[in-house]
Amino acid sequence: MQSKPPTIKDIAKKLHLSVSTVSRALRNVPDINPETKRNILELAEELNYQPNKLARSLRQNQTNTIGVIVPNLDYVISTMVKGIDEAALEAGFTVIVCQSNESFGREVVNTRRMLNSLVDGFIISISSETKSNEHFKVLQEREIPMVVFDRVIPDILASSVILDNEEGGFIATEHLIEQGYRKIAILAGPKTLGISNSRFKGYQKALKKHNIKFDPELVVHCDFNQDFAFFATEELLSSKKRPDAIFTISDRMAIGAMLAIKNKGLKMPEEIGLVGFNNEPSLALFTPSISSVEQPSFEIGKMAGKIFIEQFLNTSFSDIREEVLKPKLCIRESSMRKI
Amino acid sequence: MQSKPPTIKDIAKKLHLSVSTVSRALRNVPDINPETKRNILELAEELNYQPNKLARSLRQNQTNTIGVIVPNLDYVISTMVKGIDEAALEAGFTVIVCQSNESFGREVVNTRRMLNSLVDGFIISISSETKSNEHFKVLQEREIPMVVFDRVIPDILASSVILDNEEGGFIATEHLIEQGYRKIAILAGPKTLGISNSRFKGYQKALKKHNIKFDPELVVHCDFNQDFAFFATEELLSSKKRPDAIFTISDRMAIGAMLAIKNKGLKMPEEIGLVGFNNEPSLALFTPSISSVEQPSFEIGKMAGKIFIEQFLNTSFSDIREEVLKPKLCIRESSMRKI
DNA sequence: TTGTAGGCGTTATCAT
DNA sequence: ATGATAACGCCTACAA
Repeated sequence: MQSKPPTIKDIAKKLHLSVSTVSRALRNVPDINPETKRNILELAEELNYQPNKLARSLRQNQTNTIGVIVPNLDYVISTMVKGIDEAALEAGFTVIVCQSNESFGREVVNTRRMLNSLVDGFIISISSETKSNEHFKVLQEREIPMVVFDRVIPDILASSVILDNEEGGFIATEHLIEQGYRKIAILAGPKTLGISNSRFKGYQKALKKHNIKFDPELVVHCDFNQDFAFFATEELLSSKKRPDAIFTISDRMAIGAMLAIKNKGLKMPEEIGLVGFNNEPSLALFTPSISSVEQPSFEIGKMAGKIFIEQFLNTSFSDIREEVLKPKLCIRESSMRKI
Repeated sequence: MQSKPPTIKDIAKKLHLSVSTVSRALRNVPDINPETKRNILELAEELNYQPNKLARSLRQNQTNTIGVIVPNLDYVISTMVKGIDEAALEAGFTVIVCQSNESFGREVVNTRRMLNSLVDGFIISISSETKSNEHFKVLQEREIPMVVFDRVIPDILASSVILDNEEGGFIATEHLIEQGYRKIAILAGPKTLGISNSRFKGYQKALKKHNIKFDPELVVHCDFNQDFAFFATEELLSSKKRPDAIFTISDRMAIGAMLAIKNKGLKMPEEIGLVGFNNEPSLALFTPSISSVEQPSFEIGKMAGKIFIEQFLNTSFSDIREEVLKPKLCIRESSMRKI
């Protein structure tokens, strides 16, 4: 038989008390008779009482929930979300995750939806389509706490947690150079995204440091996508300036590149080197296994969560923080050429 | 400057109307002067009014949100969740996803948390640890709508959507037999899970149909886990009864098995065949590419979502449905031995 | 230490 | 067609 969940009213009635007393007992406020409190807690336990979060949130104008908006849930991002989750849990917050599926429209809709009193604030990584930040301006006006991570939003006043992408591009490229590769191509991702540009910058920096002249023909901007990478690599390999190594700014692209390389019958790492980015677990399973730049994804997420909580609790004193975490290189067979 | 979001009160005041009139206009109920309505909608638009969901849910005792509880978010399950999402969206529902991380404790906690008026019901796939279903009994008593999918809960009265796992085990095994393999081993997953047993049953059925006698020594029960599968395979390969083919009931296990096979220097598919389960995209990238049983994951999720909505709307007439969807085999190099 | 009463934003019932 | 009012479950001055 259908039984409605118990409320503080029910408890109050059974114990001949007022709802306020019950409310107080349940919330551990002082000023309450220990015995009364014991009785209330016992009955609550017995009835399996659970406070109605809607009512509580409505009253307190606070939901203890963080809205997390991400472009997708690939390996790296879902690890970051786990980090956010952990930080949230420690502070008694819940996390709601929404995927924008890389679509600007869905990003806007999701933000608006969640804003309808469902969340206290946002932790965001933007979609690759997102150029305008109008929908976030609304948040700023209402002083809704917000932290951006991974892919940051240009020109927005908010704390951010990101990877040192330039460093990532740098160490990958320098490693290839140290392994004796000289004509290093880069599959550099969409130009619209900041992470692409930073990794590209790191690539250039490494070349410069080692006095290798930069050749624009070895640069391909393409989508974060295995197929694109495959075709781009095919083209590179059959061009006159055939590279002797490829640095791709994502692992998916690295896989695409590897397929094209195998197709062409080139030996890896002897004839051509390869380094990816993200260090997805499957990379170790390929033959040859693929080197990659690893992000501290979990830590990035956790830090974003912590900063959010911190700023949420200190609404008055909320200075903007910019955390930049360091990547590290994971060297495997695809780039290990003993010289 | 901080500005509180507008409410129907604000609109009512500005237009010198009562809140009830405003509420009606906003909800498209009849009995309202078209012009009044137009005015209200205009102002609402101008103020960027968004109804407060908390208040609405509290009043209506309905949140239009489905709680989805899953053991993890691997490829198959996250595809299923996308299916649920689509069905929910079509019906104006929102989805909240919680991972139990294969932990019984977290499953219980998550269920209780969400139950605190956050969701109208649940769509659930249990964790591998879950044996008791006490925490779901509470839901049943309160007549909270619930649909189970993928991994179902034993002895519970609820609609379910699952794959025909026995059929999956059958077609994988029969395919190997047709390719001339005769000593077919199975890495069969934890015994606690229904899906393990069903796939195992399908395996046995195929052997029987083709008059191959079942050999218990070719059966290994192990965790859904690449490393376990690796070691299990190593053992199988060095035993006297070395199998000439392996059917693993997950792709992760197939990868583990393949690594062990490569380690041993066996040729695939000539000397040993391999078929996995789930058809994760990366399987096509290995050399040799790995055959696998494919589930209609998206469809399973979408159907679970649809059934949920249906039953939620027809609370009176809610008979229990059991949908079983068919798998299909995806044949690749690892099992293609031309005979 | 406990109780009373008002209100969070919305919807629903009953008048007008 | 519109308005007044109570209620959803909870919290919190304020009063007792």
